[in-house]
Amino acid sequence: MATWYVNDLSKLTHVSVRALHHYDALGLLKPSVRLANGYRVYNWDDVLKLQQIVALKSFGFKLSTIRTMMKEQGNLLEQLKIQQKFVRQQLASLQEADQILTKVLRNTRTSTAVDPSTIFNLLEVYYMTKRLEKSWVGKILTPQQLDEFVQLEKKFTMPEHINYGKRWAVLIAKVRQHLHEDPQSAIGKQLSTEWMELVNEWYGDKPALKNALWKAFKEGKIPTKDNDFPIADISPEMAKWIDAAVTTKGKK
Amino acid sequence: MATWYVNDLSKLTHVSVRALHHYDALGLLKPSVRLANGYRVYNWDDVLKLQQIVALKSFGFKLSTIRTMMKEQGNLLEQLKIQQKFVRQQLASLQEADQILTKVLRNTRTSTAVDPSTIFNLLEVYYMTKRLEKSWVGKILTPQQLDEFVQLEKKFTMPEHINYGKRWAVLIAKVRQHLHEDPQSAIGKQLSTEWMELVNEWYGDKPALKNALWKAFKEGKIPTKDNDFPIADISPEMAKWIDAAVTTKGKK
DNA sequence: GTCACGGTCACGCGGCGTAACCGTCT
DNA sequence: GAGACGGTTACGCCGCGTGACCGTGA
Repeated sequence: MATWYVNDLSKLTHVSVRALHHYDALGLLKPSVRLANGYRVYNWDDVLKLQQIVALKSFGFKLSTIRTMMKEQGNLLEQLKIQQKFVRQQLASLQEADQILTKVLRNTRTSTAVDPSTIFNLLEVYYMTKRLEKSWVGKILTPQQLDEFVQLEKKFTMPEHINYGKRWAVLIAKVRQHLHEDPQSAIGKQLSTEWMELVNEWYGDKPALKNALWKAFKEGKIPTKDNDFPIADISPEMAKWIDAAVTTKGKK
Repeated sequence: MATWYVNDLSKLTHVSVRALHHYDALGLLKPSVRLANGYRVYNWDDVLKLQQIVALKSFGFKLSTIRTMMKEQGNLLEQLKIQQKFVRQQLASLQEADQILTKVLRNTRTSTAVDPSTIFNLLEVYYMTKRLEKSWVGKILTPQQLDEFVQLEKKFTMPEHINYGKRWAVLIAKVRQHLHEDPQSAIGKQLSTEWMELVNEWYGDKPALKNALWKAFKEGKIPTKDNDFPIADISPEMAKWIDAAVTTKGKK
């Protein structure tokens, strides 16, 4: 009958002695025999169990999960499916990281300048773009428009962002109070003028971007209340009201 | 001048207050101002730094690394390259895990049996195969042969493995002592007979596998001293000696 | 006696989450 | 005086690595 002490088992399986102690303490793999002097003695059933543990570990299962998996041999397949989801999520984010790193390294290889701030800039631009791609912004804009969008975001400083957001909040509140009135009224004309000024302040030289966003607002494709984007607090009704006020005044 | 308290900054950037405290303690991101009452005040330079931190974090950099990267703006590109290597290694192992999970799930979906031991078995077989693919075994055998090899490994129990390994060690030691003698001598015949018996005990019904491994031995493509594989302690000289002893005796 | 191997604490790391407890008041 | 917000400890989690210190003798 073949048996192993910790050291032997460790060499046989490439699992450290410390890890074996750990698994014992966790109740994950208890040696089937304990000598009077405390020595752990593993038989080959234990070896088989250990190999299963190692395999499961390689899929990223936590030790506690592995333990329950091996005790209650229950819904194993479910567990595997769940784990696969996890694995694929990790895969996805790692792939994104890899892509961004690749882009940055490519761009900096061609240019001779190794300016640190340039590198940081690239990192951030790509990072922001990735994040936006996955939000509603990415679903509304084409890739080129998304690029323009990111560049706009980076063009203004933080305080300018804050300030701009506040002014929008104020104007939106005002408009909301007059939603029941005629868009063509005096107040309608005035508010829509203010509105257009605010819009053009950022998007004036990007008409394609402006139109795409505006269209999305009217179609309600932009989630109301996105804290990252105060402008998003515009309901489709509001957008249409403004549209009505602007359109008849002249050109859009 | 726009400034933020922790809570504001946390909402703005989606970085938890606790994390900001942590970064402060690490010296990674210290608020540029501290009020008399201890309040942390961040200005927008701090916000920019934080965004860089978040971006770098998403690439898997450790906080300590990020700190040195941002202080000494030194060999940034080097760091990025190193990090990309890391990322790609992780990617590779995750992809393997995903592949194995996929195979297991596919195989268990077709069969109606949801027997846990079957699942564990599949997991182990695929896991072993992956490991062997990357070792010298995988470089020597074709995929089909590798499959045969794994099946053989699993066909025998642990004690049988051990026993077999010991018998090989004994025989190899004996052969080594007679290497200077004529392969065609009596001792040569006897040892080569024992040798073939041992070989056929495992590989008797897998001639292709047997030949592939034997060829590799003679060409020295198998690293001497692989503790996982006692047989591997056979030098090319030894293999050729045995070959000479066997060949002239009759058929190979 | 020494060496090699066995054992049991117990701290360390990484990046925070999560109380607990206390002072401030943007 | 109460509530929202600020602060500072400090322990917990995960999977062990790495000693330190001590007993055994497969």
